[in-house]
Amino acid sequence: MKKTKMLKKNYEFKEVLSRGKYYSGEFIEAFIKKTGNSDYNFLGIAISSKVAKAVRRNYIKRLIRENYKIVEENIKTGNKIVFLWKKKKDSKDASFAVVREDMKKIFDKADLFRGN
RNA sequence: AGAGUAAAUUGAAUAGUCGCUGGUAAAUUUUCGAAAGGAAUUACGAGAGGAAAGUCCGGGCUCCAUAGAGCAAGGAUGCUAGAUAACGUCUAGUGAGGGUGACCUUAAGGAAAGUGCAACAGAAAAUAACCGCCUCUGUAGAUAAGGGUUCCCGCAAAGCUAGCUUUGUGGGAAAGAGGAAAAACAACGUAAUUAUAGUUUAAGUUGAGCUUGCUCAAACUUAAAUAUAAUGGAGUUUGUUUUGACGAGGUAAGGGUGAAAAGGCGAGGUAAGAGCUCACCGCUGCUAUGGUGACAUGGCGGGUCAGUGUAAACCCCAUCCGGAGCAACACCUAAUAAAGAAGAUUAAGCCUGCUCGGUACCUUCUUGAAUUGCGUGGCUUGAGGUAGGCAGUGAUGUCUAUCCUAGAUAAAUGACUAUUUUAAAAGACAGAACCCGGCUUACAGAUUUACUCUUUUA
RNA sequence: GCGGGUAUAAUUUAGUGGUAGAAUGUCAUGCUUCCGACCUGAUAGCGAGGGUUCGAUUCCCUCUACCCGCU
Repeated sequence: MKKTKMLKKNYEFKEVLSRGKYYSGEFIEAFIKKTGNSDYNFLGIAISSKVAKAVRRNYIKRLIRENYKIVEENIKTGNKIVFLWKKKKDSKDASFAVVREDMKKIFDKADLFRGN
């Protein structure tokens, strides 16, 4: 099993957020951009400092990353994905189950599930 | 038992499965990359806090020259002694304030170096003197206003004769008045009321006489007039006494204000007063004793005791401070382009302003290009932790033994399951980012130690 | 992470130790057949908590929110 690739540079984030397609769940939003044929997906997570303080923000990041790992093998490759937390939603509602359902919805809409 | 005060500790535990970060060891692999370098596999053991937060102080470290000297400017601190690498921190004390108490709070130098400010109110807000209080001299006599009387007009109430009266009240006019018209006392004393006395007049009752409808008498009744007394008390009448507008001084007792009023309070004293004098208290100078010192206690003296508050107003005094910050800085690697202007000597520029001092062969300015990297170091052995001994009231220091305990860079601790503790189960505040010492702020619950007050029982 | 700045009415802003002013807005009244414009009046404020001071929007400290710069 391979390590997940992360987006790191600021210009990479800007590319995805400005040119990618927008999908949204109840609590999570996602921008997805196709980059042609490669064997990897790039993941990025961004949560603004207005949502919550540092502990809560880290907790949300972990939830998203953990869920992504579970789903990762069933997803088509060659995409850059950036997840955002909706600003209006209270950060205290975040939990593992909520994030899992939202992520399913988003990938269904984007037709990224492999095979099925 | 209840109510508190201070200090300290803790900030769920255990097991399993999957996953993350870096460390050590071993070899192997790599078509990851231009390179520097990185990645993957296996095993072992490690992996967020008391505040990691705020970034409010101080220090290490790095660069600016090695961070220098003096002056100016700016900033910080401000009772004493000590601790410390240093501090605006801490400890032990002193003074002041609060609490019944355990205990708590305290930016606490200088207002007599100078400048400024103190709204409103108040006589006056800082070289106090407006009213008041007191003394003295002279006695010249202005204006205005007011009270009372009379008249006129308006309003209100009461009465009845229903348009007049009375009472109260407001306004206006007239006459007349002083040197003190003011106050006190005495005299005089109008109107009105009451009482008494006799007289006069009128009417009535009774009796007598006779002329029978007139006269007389006494007493009485009523009414009117008069006199006396009392009440009343207009008055610009009379007399006596007191006070004294203005002027010249004395004084700071008292004066509604204000946050603050010129030491407090009592007695003496005085024309009135006053630290004017005295006792006590406060303030202050000198001095003795105790203490390292802040200061405390005592003694002797000081009455222009000379001055309100404000310095977290300017300021003065004392002490301290060069600047920037790990996105500092160093190294490796890729790519690359220069052009124009100025300066040439003990000299531009730089070292924050000035002077000194230092630095040198290229430097400075303008325009333009470029500024790459899942790069490396800095990076965690340190003013370190734990336990014990010794010194010290304590902060702390020192000695011995022992331990190595995160080092990321879109950034690591999560997900699921079971059990335990618990009334209830993770649900408080909260995520290291170069490292330390503090301060400040946030915080569910639990525990321990010492002490205080109240009540009850023995 | 480091450094710097701001906060006054619903909005834009003055002010500075003595109790906060203007414009726009909102509401009411007048004018008009009605609306607008205009006239008159009202309305609502110093980010929060402590301290210094007789008195703080202003001076000092702490906190909160917002904004800007530096790979």
